[in-house]
Amino acid sequence: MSTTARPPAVKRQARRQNIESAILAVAQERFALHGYGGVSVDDIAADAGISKQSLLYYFPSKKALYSRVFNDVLDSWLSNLNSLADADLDPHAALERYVTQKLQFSYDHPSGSRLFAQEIISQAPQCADDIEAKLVPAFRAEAAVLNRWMANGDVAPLPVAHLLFTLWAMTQTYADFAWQMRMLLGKKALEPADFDLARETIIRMLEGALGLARPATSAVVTSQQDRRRINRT
Amino acid sequence: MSTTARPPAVKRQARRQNIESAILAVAQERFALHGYGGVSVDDIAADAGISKQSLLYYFPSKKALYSRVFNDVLDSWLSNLNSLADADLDPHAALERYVTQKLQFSYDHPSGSRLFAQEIISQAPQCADDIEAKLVPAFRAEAAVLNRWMANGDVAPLPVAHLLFTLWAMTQTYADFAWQMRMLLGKKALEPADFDLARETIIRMLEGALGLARPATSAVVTSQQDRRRINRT
DNA sequence: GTCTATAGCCCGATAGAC
DNA sequence: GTCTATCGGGCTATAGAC
Repeated sequence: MSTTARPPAVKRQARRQNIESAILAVAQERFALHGYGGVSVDDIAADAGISKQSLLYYFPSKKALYSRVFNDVLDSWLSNLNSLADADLDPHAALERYVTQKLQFSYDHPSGSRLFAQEIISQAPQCADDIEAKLVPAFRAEAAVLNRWMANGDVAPLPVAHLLFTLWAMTQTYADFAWQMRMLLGKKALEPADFDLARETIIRMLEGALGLARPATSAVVTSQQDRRRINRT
Repeated sequence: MSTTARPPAVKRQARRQNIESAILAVAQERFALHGYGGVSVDDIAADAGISKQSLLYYFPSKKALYSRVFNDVLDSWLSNLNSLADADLDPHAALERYVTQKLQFSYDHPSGSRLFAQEIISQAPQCADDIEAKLVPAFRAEAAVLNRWMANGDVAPLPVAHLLFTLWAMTQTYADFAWQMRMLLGKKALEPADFDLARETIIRMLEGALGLARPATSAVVTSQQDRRRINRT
């Protein structure tokens, strides 16, 4: 029996995970804003309320921390995003859900999108292999769905890769370029109503380009569903 | 009469401008890739073939160099881009030219687009005032043209700001996310043909969303014009 | 204008006491 | 696990010889 009240193993482990989570959250925000080279371990540790030396006790190095943060973002991105393939949904509904989810991610996790953008712009000096291993299969799966729709005549033929590239650009820009939008709109923050307008605009483009019929009333209904979903967070 | 052959003032000035241009070109590339904090003056100087101390003779500080590079990019961006307003062009032709020019900039000056993206993602810590002063008027002018078209019934009504946001995103992504596209397409570099496909895809979306009639044959003709234009550089 | 030298600071990472 | 102390190195920027 020791004199100091040492917490049981399960409590110590929970405490350790809390600290690690706090570090990871701060690190994601900082790396997303200033890039790998623009952040110091000191900055992250101070924001997380610990010392630089303590941070380097939980994570062996700055690079390891960055790599962990980036892969966490990539995994949460890919797992929260249902693919276009869904037997129960027609192309219009599937694309509507896809756009909604992508915009939702930009609203809920802007720093995740920005971190990814920074890494891609920098030509992925650190995580190229992780990105390739995880993104190529997702890309192939989504492209296959679009190709099938086009072969069936469900949607108009278009270059599938470029459809996806432009679609990703339109949805992720609401996280990556939010500062510019706030400035041009004269707002302090993007609101759920802005994401509704973004969604309507993007859906309109897809409907027009793919020759999809615009459902008579569903647009308004799903718009309200999205507003609820975005407000929930 | 001095013993050392001192070049005349005009020659010295030309030499100075050559060195400054070389520094600016290298600095733009480096800052665009790694962000302000990810680059050292040493790196830039070495790439430009001079010493760090010489670089700081031509530019007073790293911040001043960055600010100069960024404003050069912003100016060349805005001056090379004809606005949507052109009395001789109908909405369809004006938008087609606009998209073509934006994609052309992404092809010709990818590092300019990436530098801008990095600054916006970082919430513009250095050049916020410059961006606001130069971008707000350009945004207002383009929005005014779209609003006029919509008031006249020339194009379908859509949220003008979001139309521009998504349009910028779709065109700039071909510079900013080129690394990802190369990976997913299995190519070593994006080629003019890829930009042709991008252009067709984006134009289709605009035609559909804005209810613009698709000219019978002009699509193929302008596509070949663009291919020539892109190959020219 | 370019060189060597260096000031003054911040960085990531480690060592060892407690 | 957190602390103080510190190493070795890179950074921006300046000083002064030539």
